Amino acid sequence: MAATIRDVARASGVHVSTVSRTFSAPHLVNTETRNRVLAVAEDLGYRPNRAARALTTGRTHNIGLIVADISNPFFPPLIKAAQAHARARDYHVFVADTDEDPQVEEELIQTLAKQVDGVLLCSPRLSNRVIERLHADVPFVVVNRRVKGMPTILMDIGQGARHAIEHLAGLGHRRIALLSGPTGSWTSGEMCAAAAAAEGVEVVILGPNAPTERGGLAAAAEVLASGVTGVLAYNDLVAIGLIEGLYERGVRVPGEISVVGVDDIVSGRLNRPKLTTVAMPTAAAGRMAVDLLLHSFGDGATPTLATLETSLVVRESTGEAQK
Amino acid sequence: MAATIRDVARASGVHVSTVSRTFSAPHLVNTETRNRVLAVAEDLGYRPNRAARALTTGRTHNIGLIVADISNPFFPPLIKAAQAHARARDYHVFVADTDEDPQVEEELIQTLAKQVDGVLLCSPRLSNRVIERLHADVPFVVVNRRVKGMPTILMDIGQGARHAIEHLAGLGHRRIALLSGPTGSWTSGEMCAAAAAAEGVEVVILGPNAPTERGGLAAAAEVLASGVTGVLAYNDLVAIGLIEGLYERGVRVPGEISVVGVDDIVSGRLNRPKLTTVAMPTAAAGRMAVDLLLHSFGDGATPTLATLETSLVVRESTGEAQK
DNA sequence: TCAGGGGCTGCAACCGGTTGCATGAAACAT
DNA sequence: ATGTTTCATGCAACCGGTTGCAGCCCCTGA
Repeated sequence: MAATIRDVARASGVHVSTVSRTFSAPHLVNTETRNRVLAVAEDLGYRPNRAARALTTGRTHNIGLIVADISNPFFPPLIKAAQAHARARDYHVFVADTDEDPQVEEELIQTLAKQVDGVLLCSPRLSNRVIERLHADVPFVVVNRRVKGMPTILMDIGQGARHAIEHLAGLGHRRIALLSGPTGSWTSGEMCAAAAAAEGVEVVILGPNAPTERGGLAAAAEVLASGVTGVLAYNDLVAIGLIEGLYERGVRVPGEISVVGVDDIVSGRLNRPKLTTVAMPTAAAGRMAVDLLLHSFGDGATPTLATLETSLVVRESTGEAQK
Repeated sequence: MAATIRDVARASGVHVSTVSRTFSAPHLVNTETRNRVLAVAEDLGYRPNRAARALTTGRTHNIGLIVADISNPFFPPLIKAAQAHARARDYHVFVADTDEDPQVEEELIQTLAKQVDGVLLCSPRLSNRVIERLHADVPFVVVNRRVKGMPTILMDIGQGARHAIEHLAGLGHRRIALLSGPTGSWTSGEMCAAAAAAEGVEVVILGPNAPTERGGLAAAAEVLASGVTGVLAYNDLVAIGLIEGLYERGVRVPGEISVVGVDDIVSGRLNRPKLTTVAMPTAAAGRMAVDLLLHSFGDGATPTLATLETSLVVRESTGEAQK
């Protein structure tokens, strides 16, 4: 059907190896010959078959990107940044969604393993043990999880959580709830650790909660029952859902309860009240993840750990604690 | 590095072809032999290389899914539905984002062409001419665009737009604005056509607008200047941005201006006022797109056209026209 | 006893490229 | 004129699988 390298060779009167070199090592072929081959190739609509090339070179020039849930607005900026960055380096990024299911995640990695040069694992739900085992099949860069001996990008959510709690404490809140996330989430663990270490305020941990608006909505009753005046939610979606749940129960935010989210997604800026949140450097993380992965192809270099800073963005969903 | 079919053959004392058949045509190999081979394969951690297999069979069992903008919440439900549906049929879906750039879109299709069995083109920005040309390289299913001779899935946005306009007219609005979308968008074209055909109300078309909150925000001034009392926005993001823009200018929704969106994204249900919108059957479209594509592999059957119904969901962003 | 047939396996070519090595011609130095 | 490089190209093996064909063994029926 489509033209192959042999068709081009035949039509331009040279050997296939010359055609091959015309595309993968142009400096090795005579300018005149090269132009002729290129013209014929253009004419026949020939494009090198990347899959076939990968078979011999062992390089697909593809990168896999695995996320827990594409519909969480946290991920798209990371995905887009990674794609743009990779494209500029002649790599392509394929995205797959695990639906928060570790089983699916593992299967996806297996499938991807032979079709990409490396995988970006974003907020994985798998256990470290399984991740280490799968690492034999394909290089990883792990985002938002700490796995021994693997290139890793962390967003410093511990620091972010501390800032958020201090912010609430500064507004006079003495009893705060932390809405934790999914069980397998490293981020959630870090937040809980930060909460446990907080001084001067009492933090109750509620959860685990689904990392979605629905999860936040469902947590509203529990939050009210716990008698807190401030809440730090696992992420912005949970925060937005919670605010809606409180609103339905006639509780005003930030009047009666203050809410802080995490991620700084776009719709947090457009909801009312505008969400106070811990901004995550998602785009930077996406770019850096690609860099780390490509770099790891170069040599058997030491795995790297990059920690990116987070920052608190104060908007309208937090205010003075009620007396 | 990883075990190949030859390693397994050597270790189990059979020819590679027997190993191959053990995996791709088990009924052709003796039960005893098969079990031995399977045991050895398990032992060596062998997994068939899908890329290599694709080289001879011409089937990768992969599907490409191309969208204009992953961060538009319209797409994730479609993507997730397509992925789940495909997985159940032993296919995998790889997603790529074009950043609303036709150039990137074309390049992406070219790259994908040899690595997947077919491509789901969702809301493409390319011209029909280019799409038809690319069709020679790889089978398509097109979603939300009409391309002659290609399997197509349409969501009946024309009908949806008519319902939305009738809804506004029924509330007493006599002058309505349509915020159109990107130039290449078929959906936008259909909406404009429906608007032009509307009777009993006057519809002014404003745009093109970026299909984002930012686009809606930017359109607020123009909407006010146009003197309308009702607006149909290209999608929910635009509607939400517009409402925010109007709010900043002290204009109440739906008090002074009514707004209808399109898509029925989750955050439209959580913003206040809750958005009146035209719901799109995205998940169904994703599943059906996969079905159509897989079906088209079976034979050179006639291309199909499926039109899915839309429905108006009335919430709080629309109300009686002001006298 | 022998022909015929089914079940299982091996052989080897092939998919579409890449690449180390050999070859030949031209260019250069001596 | 001869020896040495350099440049361009061809040859053939290889990547990891699949598959049509042929051969072998064993069973069956006449």
